[in-house]
Amino acid sequence: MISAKEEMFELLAKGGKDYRANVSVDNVIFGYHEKELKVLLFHNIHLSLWMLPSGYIKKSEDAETAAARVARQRTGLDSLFLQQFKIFSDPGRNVDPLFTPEILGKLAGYPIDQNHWIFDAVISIGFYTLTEFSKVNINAGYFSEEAKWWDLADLPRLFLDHQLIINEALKSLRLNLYHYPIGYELLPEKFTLPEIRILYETILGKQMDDRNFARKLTSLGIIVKLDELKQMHGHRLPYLYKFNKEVYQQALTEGIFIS
Amino acid sequence: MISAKEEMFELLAKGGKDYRANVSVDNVIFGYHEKELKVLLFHNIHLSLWMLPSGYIKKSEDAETAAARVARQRTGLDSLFLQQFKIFSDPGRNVDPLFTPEILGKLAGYPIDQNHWIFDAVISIGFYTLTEFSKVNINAGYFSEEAKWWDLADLPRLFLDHQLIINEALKSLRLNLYHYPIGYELLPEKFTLPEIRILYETILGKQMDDRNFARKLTSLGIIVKLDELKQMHGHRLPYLYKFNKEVYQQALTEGIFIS
DNA sequence: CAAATAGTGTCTTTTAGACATTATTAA
DNA sequence: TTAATAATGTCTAAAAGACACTATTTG
Repeated sequence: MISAKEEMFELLAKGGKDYRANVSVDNVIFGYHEKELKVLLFHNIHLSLWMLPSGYIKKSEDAETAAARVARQRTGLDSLFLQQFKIFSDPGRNVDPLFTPEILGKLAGYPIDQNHWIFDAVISIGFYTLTEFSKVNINAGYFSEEAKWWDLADLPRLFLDHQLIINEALKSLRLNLYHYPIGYELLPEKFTLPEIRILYETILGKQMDDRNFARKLTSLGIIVKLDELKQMHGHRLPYLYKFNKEVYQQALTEGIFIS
Repeated sequence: MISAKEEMFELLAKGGKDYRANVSVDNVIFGYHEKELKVLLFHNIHLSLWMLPSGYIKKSEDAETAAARVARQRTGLDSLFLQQFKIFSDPGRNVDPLFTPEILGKLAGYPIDQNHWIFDAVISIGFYTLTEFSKVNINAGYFSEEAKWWDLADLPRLFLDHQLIINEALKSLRLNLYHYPIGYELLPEKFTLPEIRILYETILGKQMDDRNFARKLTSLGIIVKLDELKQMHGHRLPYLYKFNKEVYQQALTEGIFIS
């Protein structure tokens, strides 16, 4: 595996040869941890902007592979389930007063011409994924020396149209939540009903009826009650549940309906 | 509006300058007419292959605009509702033994080098639409001197991965049928229950219960019964219905559920 | 009256949605 | 016993799904 720095150098120098011109991938990496939903952003010190982990697509790989490669380089995670949700092709989308040949040249260490293909109109293929905070080992890389999980309600000024991309990714995530099960990668193997309900509530940004919610998931067979209580303090102990992996997998393929 | 021939010439000559490299749009145009669902293909005489109406994307336009432009040039229709359904980015997807510099050179009228960007890995953005046969005025254009509506079950050998693209488009069309109303552009202003039911049955490739189907559409308010019979011969005359445009539009935006 | 096709209603089962009380634990 | 939080059940309304007979037209 080459480093992000090596890759960036290679890209700028001979991008037109090994990478697909005019196309990129943008990853929106959502992170869930203890009742909070955040998004992973990287700070580009040259541009003084926060941005999504993005990258170009090699001519020898498909878009999914490129998105996975970029995600792996930045987070160290190999197993992220990246979902392609939308493409962004507005002709003006890669114009930003802080994204200029001068700035990029400084960053690369040698002059970059304004006709460099990196300033061409670029179609971006948007991917999102959802993971557990604590699993992620942030690898900030060359462009950025800082990375941070940001609260969705409190984002900084972002590069290009990355704010729009995050908004659209969140819409897709929420929509998908109603049609596909979630939680396998986000919860411990054994979890309680309140834990999984709060996961849903956090992502959807709204409260759900605890009785109806439990009834839905158990009647679908996606979760199974264990004969075991979670040890806590100060109140009644909640039962532990686990996923029924077969039903869960089938629901991922065939879809479900949660209202 | 420039012709397809002029556009193609322009594309080959200076594509790298005005068009986005490594990206194209492929339109799957489904046509419905009297209980039949077909797809519109064009025959490329140079390549001796049938293909989808495809094109490149100008740097000054977005993907939707490019798809609409290509569709308009080939069909004369301005009002097609093109739906972006999937991208195709397999690195080997544009390799075809019948798509070579020699053949393309003949087609262009001057030599095309094998390093021409048109042979680069190309990501295709797939769009589909559904229209009425009889509304379409086929404009075969430069590459193709024949165009034809093909039965989905009986397609010829297709260019590149266009067969796969059609398969995926059909999947999306069918899935969408369960969540969005259809028929406004496909049926006459006044239509009968059997007509709209058969439209659904044709696209889905399966029979539906007539009573439950009628109940669903009327209870949603999408169609409204008129106090008028369709004049036919030899059997009981069916009532005419019309769409409730407000409800229909709202259902397009917010989605419905038809099982 | 026969052939063709359209129209229509009912019953059952499942699901959604609203809603409040009891149970358990630690301090 | 209090504070905190979890567990649980019932009723109603709506929707899905299965199913068969009657009505109208033409020849």
